[in-house]
Amino acid sequence: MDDSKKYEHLKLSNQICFPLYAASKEIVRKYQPFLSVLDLTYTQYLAMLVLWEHKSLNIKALGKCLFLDSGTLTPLVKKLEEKNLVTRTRKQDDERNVIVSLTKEGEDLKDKASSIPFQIAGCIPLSENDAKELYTILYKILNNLGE
Amino acid sequence: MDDSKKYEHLKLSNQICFPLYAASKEIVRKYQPFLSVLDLTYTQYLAMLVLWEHKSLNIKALGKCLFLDSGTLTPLVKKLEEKNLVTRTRKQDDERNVIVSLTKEGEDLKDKASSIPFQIAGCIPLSENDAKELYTILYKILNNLGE
DNA sequence: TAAAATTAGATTGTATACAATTTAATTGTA
DNA sequence: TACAATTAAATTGTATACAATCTAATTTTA
Repeated sequence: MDDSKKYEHLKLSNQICFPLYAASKEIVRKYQPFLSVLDLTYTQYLAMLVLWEHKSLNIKALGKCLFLDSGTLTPLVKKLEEKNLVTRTRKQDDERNVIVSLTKEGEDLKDKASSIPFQIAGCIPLSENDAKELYTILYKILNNLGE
Repeated sequence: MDDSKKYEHLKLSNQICFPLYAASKEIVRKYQPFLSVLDLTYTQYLAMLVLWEHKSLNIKALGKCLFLDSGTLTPLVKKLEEKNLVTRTRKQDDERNVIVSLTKEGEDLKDKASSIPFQIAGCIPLSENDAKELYTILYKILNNLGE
């Protein structure tokens, strides 16, 4: 194989993973001004999204929803606890489980957050069609990566 | 607006950014076993990709290629220097610039890396068509985010 | 040309991520 | 039922990311 062919695949412009990595990062960055109003980071916001849907679940289940492990979630949930948005309690019949539950304050934050998806949509240059296509492809990847 | 409508957009499954964030993370994780053979992290690998293409450039230009700033790149490039893959020198006629250049060892690593794109392709469940579509949409986003 | 503005990197501080290990609780099993 | 295996979190250590600030060099401009 001559050199130009051999190294063609190492060009940044031929990577599929790089624009995924970069776009993800740049979009997360777009959230910050809106999230700082709620005093949340992006990952904390994701955790709150899950809690607003499920009210209460253990670290393991939260991690499964978010593709994160306890190494990330333990300190993150402790921060949410410090902000009085959640409580952490051990499950009665299985003390290995830490149950994360919304406080009143955490539940109430949902209302203030409800405008964020609309605010963000206005900042991301993405047509309705492309968004749908992107969504479909990304979930295909996520669903099949586990195997 | 009734509650079910008001909060519909806060569901994790209705976020476009979340699968982007999660898929990016999961795919980067897939690289690690291959990259650890080269003693590189994913971000270090990206920096090396740029250097293999351009041989030599300053921190600013490297950051522009990778969507990263000096806060991330300064320590990263210092690590590459410790591994003797690059050198860091101030530009003669403008001492503000730090020029990052490949060493012989850094240049030689390109050969060992040349198989990585193929190895990764085998780990990511993504059809040729979807990959193309994904690539197009992501670069649309990246190119338009700056405005 | 001297001061102001700009620019490139470096630094500081905070918050992820995640592999690997540890701890404690629970479950399976010989 | 003891003991091994498993499980859920927590901990440790390393490496990003990035906002904000700082420093030094260069450019602009009054």
